[in-house]
Amino acid sequence: MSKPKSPPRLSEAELSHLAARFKLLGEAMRLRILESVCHESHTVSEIVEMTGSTQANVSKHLALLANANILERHKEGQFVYYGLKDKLVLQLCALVRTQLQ
Amino acid sequence: MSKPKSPPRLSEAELSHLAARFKLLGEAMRLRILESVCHESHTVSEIVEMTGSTQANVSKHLALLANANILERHKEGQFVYYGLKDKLVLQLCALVRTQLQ
DNA sequence: TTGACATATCGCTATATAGTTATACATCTA
DNA sequence: TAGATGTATAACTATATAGCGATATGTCAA
Repeated sequence: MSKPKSPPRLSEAELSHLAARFKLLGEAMRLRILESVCHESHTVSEIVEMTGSTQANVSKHLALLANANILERHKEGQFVYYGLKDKLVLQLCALVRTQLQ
Repeated sequence: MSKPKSPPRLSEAELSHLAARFKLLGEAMRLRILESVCHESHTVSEIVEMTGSTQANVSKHLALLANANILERHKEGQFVYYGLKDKLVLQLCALVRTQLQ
């Protein structure tokens, strides 16, 4: 009759996926990277400059975020642009921020 | 005139807090614990049984979640009950789950 | 071609922490 | 009291990964 307010029970796999997702957001540098591309796509070197990290480090984080389909990646000549693909993360961040006052 | 749609810029401290929050949700066992208390408070031993982990491990995770004000803790005799304090985490999980299909 | 620049990857170190076992601490009951 | 039960903590191991320097790969321009 009434549909249950909360999902029945999370499977092992669902829990892992969920955790993996949150874990990706659980690094300040990755949040900084997300922030830097939240309005428009940028090249790796632009993101390096915006975040103040090293090229190798940024590149690694970008790969992680892109593999998780949070960022989209497209190449233009010798440049690679990364942009926000999963807009949901913005909502997540906003939600948590209000929580943190 | 128009208020900016997104916050100006996250400070170092805000980023760290945000990341710390997400990091707490980035462990399958902690999500499992949260799931076990999302409807009603339970004692540590109940949670141990529900999650299938060890008492020491559960106790440690409970402490982390309680320190972060995600769980509330109250003692009744020799029992300690943990319950969901920050209901927002349910919304977060729900949001991410829909995202994961 | 060569050199300059952009990006990705490799090998490494340092650090954080999940999980374990054993033990300490707290609270009840007999 | 003493013993049983519930919870927390300490010490430890194993593992994951952030960040680094060096290098490989890819793409342009001269």
